[in-house]
Amino acid sequence: MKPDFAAQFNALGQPGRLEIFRLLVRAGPQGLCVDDIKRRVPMPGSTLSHHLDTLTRSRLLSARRSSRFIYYAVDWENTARLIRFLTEDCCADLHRGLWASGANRAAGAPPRSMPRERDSGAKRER
Amino acid sequence: MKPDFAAQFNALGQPGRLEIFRLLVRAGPQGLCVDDIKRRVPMPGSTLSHHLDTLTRSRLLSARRSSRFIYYAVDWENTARLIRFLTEDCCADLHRGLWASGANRAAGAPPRSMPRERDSGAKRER
DNA sequence: ACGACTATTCTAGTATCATCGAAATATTAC
DNA sequence: GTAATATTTCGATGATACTAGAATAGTCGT
Repeated sequence: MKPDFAAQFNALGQPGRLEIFRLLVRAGPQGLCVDDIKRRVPMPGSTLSHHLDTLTRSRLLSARRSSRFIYYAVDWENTARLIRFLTEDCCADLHRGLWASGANRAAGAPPRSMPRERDSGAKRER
Repeated sequence: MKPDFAAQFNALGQPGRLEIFRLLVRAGPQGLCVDDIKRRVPMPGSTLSHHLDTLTRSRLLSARRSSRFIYYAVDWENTARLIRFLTEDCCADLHRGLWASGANRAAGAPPRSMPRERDSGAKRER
C-alpha cells in the first residue's frame, strides 16, 4: 500500500480542495459531515463530493458513516507521511550537509540573462 | 509577494515534475542545467521546459543563467514556506491541543456503511 | 559573421479535470 | 411503504494540462 505522493500533492493543488482539507484539519479527528463542510465552503453538493472523493482516494482524508451522515476527517497517518516525504527530501538532505552552511545560493558563474522572466510572476505579453 | 500554496502543491502534483524537483533537491544549491536534468529525467526538451516553467512560476525553483547554460535550483525559501504551511496547518494545530486527547467534538453514532468504497484505493467498476 | 550548442516558444492534438444540475442511492422517521 | 434528509453518481460542457515536433532565440568559439 504505497502512497502516491504526486497524487496527494495534486489533491492539495486545487484551491477548493486545499480549503476543504484545511477546514478538516482544524475540525480535528472527529471530522465534519458533508453538510457541515458545504455550509463552510459553499459549493454545489456534487462538486464538493468530487473533491472529497479526490482527497479520499489520495488517502489524505478518510470517511466514516454515522447514521445518515458521512464524516470526513484528515487521515493523519498518510498526511504525516506526506509531510515527512517533503521534509526529508529537502530539510534532511539539507541538514545532511548537501546544502552546506552559508553558501545556499549562487555558486556558479555570474548570471547574464534569463529565459524570459521565468522567476518572476510577471505576465508574458509579447 | 504572497506564495500561492495551491499552485505549489499543484506543481508537485505531477509525477514528472515531482521527479524533477526531487532531483534538484538532491543536486543542492548549485542546481543543474537543463541538459543535465534531461539526461537524468528523460523527456523531450519542450516538455521538460514546460515543467520547469511551472515549477519556477510557482516559485519552487529558481533559474540562473551561466554562460550557455541555465541552472535550475530549488528555491529554498519558498519551499520551506510550503513545508511550514503544511506542518503548521496540521502538526502544530494538533500539538496545540485542538486534536487533544479523546473527544474534541460531538461524538457521532456507531458507523454503519460507507459511500461506495471511497476510503479504499479499490477500483470502481459498475 | 557563421556554425554549434543550449534552451525556450510556437503550434497542435489529445487527455484529463472542474463544474453543476438532475437523477439515483442510502438511511432514518413516520 | 412513503416521506424526508444526506450524499453520491450520472451526464454533459467548457477549461486547462500534458505531450511533443518544429521553429526560434541567446551564447560561445573561431
